[in-house]
Amino acid sequence: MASGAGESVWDLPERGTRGPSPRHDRAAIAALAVRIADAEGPEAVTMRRIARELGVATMSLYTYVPAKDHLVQLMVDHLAAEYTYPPVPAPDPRSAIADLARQAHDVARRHPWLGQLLHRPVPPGPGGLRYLDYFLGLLAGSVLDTGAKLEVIAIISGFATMYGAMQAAPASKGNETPSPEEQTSAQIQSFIRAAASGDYPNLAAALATAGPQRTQDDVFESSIQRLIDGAGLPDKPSS
Amino acid sequence: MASGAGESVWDLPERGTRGPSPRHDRAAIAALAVRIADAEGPEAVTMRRIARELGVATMSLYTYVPAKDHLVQLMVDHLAAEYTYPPVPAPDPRSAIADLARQAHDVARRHPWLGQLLHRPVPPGPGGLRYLDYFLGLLAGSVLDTGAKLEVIAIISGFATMYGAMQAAPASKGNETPSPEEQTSAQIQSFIRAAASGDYPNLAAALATAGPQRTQDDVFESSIQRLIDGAGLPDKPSS
DNA sequence: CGCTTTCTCCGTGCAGTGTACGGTGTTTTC
DNA sequence: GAAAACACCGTACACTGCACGGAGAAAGCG
Repeated sequence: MASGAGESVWDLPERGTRGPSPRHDRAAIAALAVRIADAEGPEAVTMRRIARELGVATMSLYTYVPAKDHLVQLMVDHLAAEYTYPPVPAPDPRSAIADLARQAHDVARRHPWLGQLLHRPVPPGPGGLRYLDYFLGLLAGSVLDTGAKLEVIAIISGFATMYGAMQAAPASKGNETPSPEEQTSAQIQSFIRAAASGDYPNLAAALATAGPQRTQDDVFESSIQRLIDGAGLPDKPSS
Repeated sequence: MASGAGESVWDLPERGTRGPSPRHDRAAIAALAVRIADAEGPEAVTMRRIARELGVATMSLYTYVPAKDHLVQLMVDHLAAEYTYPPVPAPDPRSAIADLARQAHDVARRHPWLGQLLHRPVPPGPGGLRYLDYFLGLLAGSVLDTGAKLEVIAIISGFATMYGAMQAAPASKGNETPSPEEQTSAQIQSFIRAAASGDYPNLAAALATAGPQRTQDDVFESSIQRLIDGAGLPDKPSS
């Protein structure tokens, strides 16, 4: 029974008023964790590592963050703070949404580990709520009810994030970065081998007529556009 | 330098021809791992656990699977074997694609941990290649070049999987399943608390007019339809 | 046949993880 | 000044994936 709270960092007070003043704060810890994840991948983000880099003992970290899961929440919300929001009301909600999606896409590419932390739903902090609020503002003129709006937001944001994470796949172990080209090449090699088995005629045919490489950004752009067009926004002022 | 292979389980022979015959096989191991993940979440899938359940010592597992990463590949491909493919040629490629997307959606909901394993690109095994080949067959009549086809497949499959994983979020630690309703309720509670702070006017407005809960499946259906419509398939035989 | 190679199988041990627990010293409130 | 609440931290535990080396069984070869 009990709470239901305690699940989210944002439900816990940053600090009490009694004891000595803490030497660090959550924002700095989140920023540090993000920096480490960017540089060496998410598996380098360990409690010991962060504590060391912070200049405190491992267990001292637990005075700021009761569990690693909460640290993850801090990191995710730290990324949400990277968005820049044009002043409202937006002249064209459609293009404002597209811009937001592009930002999500960029964030996911700058921080490829984001996708790996988003499996379990992360309780939104101030940054996430700000994002959500802004997005809801863009959807204010639509005919959708609240539930549908939230779903549209989830879909577009999720798609943009996922797509960015896909493009920035590697950042593997820390040592031996296989380079995107090598990786793609290896993938293609295995495709060719599979096609040679004769079990996959369509694959073989597709590989035989391999045309020019597509720009992934174009695909992203048109997909986002399509998702937006179906979101039930008021008619574009095209006339 | 060296290989480039060795990365994928499917590049390694299932077994040699020399020694005693193995007491198990990859398929059974994959099935067992999937069963455990379904029942207790992906973090219950450990080498020790699988070995124990298989009746062998921990290290014996490494004769079947050189590393845990490869076990993951086996699990993912095991899921790919759950698809059923209607006979080709399909009378209506569009609806066949939609059906495929629905299947992906269902698979992701039946196995909520799938999303967590798909971050790092997983080399496709027989099941994945079969899926890819069938999908390419459905796209055979389109004007897209090979690269574009592969991207369409990635987008639609990825979206369907992601959406399903999102819907089936929990399966948390193994103990204390919080129940989807409690979880949603807690989420909403925190939204309400945030809205009360006054910093998120649009959120507050949206919550005030909370309409009837939407059927998420409807949203999925229309989104998929929209993604398909933009895929550049030949004209539907509507006339 | 025996010899060698190549298997399957496995016990021990290691480095690394998150974190429970208990203790010490500092700051605030009564 | 006493007491409560807090920041800080050393030690220890349960758990993970896996390296290493050894024992015994099957297949190939002379």
